[in-house]
Amino acid sequence: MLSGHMEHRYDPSEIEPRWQRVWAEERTWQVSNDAFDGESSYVLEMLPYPSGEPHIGHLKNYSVGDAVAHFHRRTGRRVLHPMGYDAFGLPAENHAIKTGQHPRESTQQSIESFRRAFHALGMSIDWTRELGTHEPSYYRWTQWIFLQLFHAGLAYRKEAAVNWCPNDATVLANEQVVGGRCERCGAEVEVRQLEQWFFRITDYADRLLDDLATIEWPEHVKTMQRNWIGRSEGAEVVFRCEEVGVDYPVFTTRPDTLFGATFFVMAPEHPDVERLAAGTGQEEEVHRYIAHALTASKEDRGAADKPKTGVFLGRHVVNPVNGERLPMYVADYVLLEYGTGAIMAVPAHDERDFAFAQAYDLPVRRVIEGGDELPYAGDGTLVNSHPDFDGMPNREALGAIVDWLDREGKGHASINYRLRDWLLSRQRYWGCPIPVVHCQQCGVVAVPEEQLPVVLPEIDDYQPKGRSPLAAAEDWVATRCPSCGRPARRETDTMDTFVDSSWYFLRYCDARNHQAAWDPAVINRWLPVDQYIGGVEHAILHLLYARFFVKALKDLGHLDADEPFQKLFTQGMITRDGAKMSKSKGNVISPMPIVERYGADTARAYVLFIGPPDQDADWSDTGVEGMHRFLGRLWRLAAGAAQTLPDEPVPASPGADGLRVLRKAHWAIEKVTNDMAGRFAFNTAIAAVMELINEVTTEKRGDAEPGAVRFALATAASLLFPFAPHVSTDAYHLLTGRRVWEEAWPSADDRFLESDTFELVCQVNGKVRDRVDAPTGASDADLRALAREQPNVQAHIDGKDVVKEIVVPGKLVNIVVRG
RNA sequence: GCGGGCGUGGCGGAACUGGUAGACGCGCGAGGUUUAGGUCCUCGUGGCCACCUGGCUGUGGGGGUUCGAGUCCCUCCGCCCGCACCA
Repeated sequence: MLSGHMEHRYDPSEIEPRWQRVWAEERTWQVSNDAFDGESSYVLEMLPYPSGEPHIGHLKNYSVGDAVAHFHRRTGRRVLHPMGYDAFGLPAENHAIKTGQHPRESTQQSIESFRRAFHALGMSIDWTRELGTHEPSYYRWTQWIFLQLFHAGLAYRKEAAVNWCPNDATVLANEQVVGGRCERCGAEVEVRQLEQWFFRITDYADRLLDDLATIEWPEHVKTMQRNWIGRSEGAEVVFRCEEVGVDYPVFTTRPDTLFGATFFVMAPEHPDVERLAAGTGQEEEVHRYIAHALTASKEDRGAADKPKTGVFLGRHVVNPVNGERLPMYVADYVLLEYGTGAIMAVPAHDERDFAFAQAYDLPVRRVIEGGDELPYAGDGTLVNSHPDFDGMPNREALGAIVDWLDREGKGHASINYRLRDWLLSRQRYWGCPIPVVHCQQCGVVAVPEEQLPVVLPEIDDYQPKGRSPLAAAEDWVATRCPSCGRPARRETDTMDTFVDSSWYFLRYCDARNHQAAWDPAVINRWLPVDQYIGGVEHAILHLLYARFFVKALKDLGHLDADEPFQKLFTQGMITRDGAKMSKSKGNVISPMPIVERYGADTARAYVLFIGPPDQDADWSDTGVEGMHRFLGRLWRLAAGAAQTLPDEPVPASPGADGLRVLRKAHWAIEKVTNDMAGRFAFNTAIAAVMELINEVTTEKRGDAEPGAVRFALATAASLLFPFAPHVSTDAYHLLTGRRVWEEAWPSADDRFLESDTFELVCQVNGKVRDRVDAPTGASDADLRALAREQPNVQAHIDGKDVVKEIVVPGKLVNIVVRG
């Protein structure tokens, strides 16, 4: 017997640090930026936001990434696999407000616990590229990128109605407002008119949309981005208010329904509304309505099923297609942000306009046939429109009407986007300073590049006051204009942290470059990221912003890539009893105690084994123990075999029954390789290694060849290495004296995958009645005859007419009988 | 409302182009090792019936295509996620 119970004990607390030391001392995972003949690969997990301790989602994210990195290395690629920290942001600042501890301190503590975790988990990271986005050596280049965009007109300042969180006392990007509330603190968001900094991401709307076709991302993520960009094709049509002599263009996707317009509606925020009502006798009522509409929260106003309200403005516009006078209304179902902030209302063919018309007793005119009742939004033939268009299918009429508008100068084809420019300024302390100066003479002046970084000053009071806490650092704020030299004041807003994380993957490529953000030759060697891995929660924000940055930087000549992330993998959440883990529920599982108790390998392999990594999975304490048992079994078998089995050559041919374990080993190689290369099926890959180990256990009781058993165990260790690197390394080393990470990924020998016989499934009328070993090369006729011979098959066809026989070579025979 | 995804044992989940449903693991049951517990090892484990070879049934419900359906088609039900008055 070669198993030992007591003599070989699996001790991860000894094995794991021992190999981690080797990897650290030999800088095993460090990778050079030099030109390289072979294939390179950039494997990247979303960098952690260092707030508190790592949680179970981090364990899963980085276990997936490390498995991919290892697999890429062992299949012959040079792999860039770096790590860093997204360290600026509100949680650290809020913590500072509460405790008085400097955000840098609490952030640093958290970074250290993340770094300790990555080391304890044995992640194969190139530590020479480590970065924190809060370090001046990093944000110097964040500021540099800002200036590149500023000089190119892609970063600009404007006064706008912006989202304001009263609790965090800062503005928010549209993307950070969820259901009318601040995504961080949950406070109801207000609308304020403020002068803010924006990135002109809308210039890139079409490319951000079109290039989705070139990247290999999950379809649902692409769909979310498409919806977010929200491209609509239609027309801009000019309605003139002759009473005041002003043209009001509207955007519509349905110019085919222009003849059905019966009124006109403007958003309450529209700057002209009060002016229009002035002198009409409606001004009082309009004023009250607007005041009410503007104080209502976004959420209250946003509900689609809310009853429609509005007020007559006392004015009219002329419908350009037929000269009709349409009454103008102000109503809060029209949004200022979308289109022109005004709409033509076609109640017969739009649900919202219909509801409004019903509420205010406005006329409804059908101009498209179809549907049982109004409103009807479908296709049909034009009626009640104009002799030139009546009788036309509406799709056709749509083009014809736009052409007509264009010729008459009353409108033109137009495209509208839901996407807004990215509001990047924040009135908070713990962020990257915006590198500009405000000068009375020269206006907004960029800080010269050689003066970067503009270092975040030290302050005592982090309390938000509606202006940036930086304004309190008077010595810092007071400066000289780089252009005219006169006294000037620094910009006191800081950047949204999403700016920091929109380019960190670029800095990794050349992280220690002090002369530039990166060397273009180096960055082009690595980009785009081959495999990006992270949570779906970043499907819109981070991923869209990063794509915008890369496209803009390409246009400015700083790099060649069109897209940052060629492949994206979004991992599912780990739940506890089906519920999301959260501190408030007290059901949080922390990865580090698991690592301390069972070892890093158990923790890593378990989160990959629990289910398909892109799906949510439920945590099970006993499941972890199962993984620990399996790794222990593997290690003990390897240690036992290394000690007691002679190191004989591996049998070179499949042989007979005694070599089933050898065939199983090659089967496992094939299975694991396919699971890794084709998709991220780590759960079934690990299951295949378990099957192989089970086969070794079974085989051991027979008279297996020692060489075959050793080979099977070494193969199991080799295949398991990406998921449980320490125990695999140790087992492989015990068996072979070699280092598994230096070994090429195994490849299956076809001769061992084939077999002389297979199990023939014998069906009668589609039901399995027997199974029998059949020779692999047997003819269809032979298989049919063999199936018919089986006693239980006979019992079911006896006395009946055989209608048909279906043979699936190598698989089954189905005999169809009647009677 | 629009868009995306999902539904398989007590549980997590397997099943490539239609071809042995339930791999692998957890849990559970029986046995062995052990002074005992734990560890470790062996066997069993969808349900119902027969319990010896076997039979029936079973992948959310109903219907269809097929020699054969978890897989394809229609229909209904349920759950999850994203967006939501976007003109």
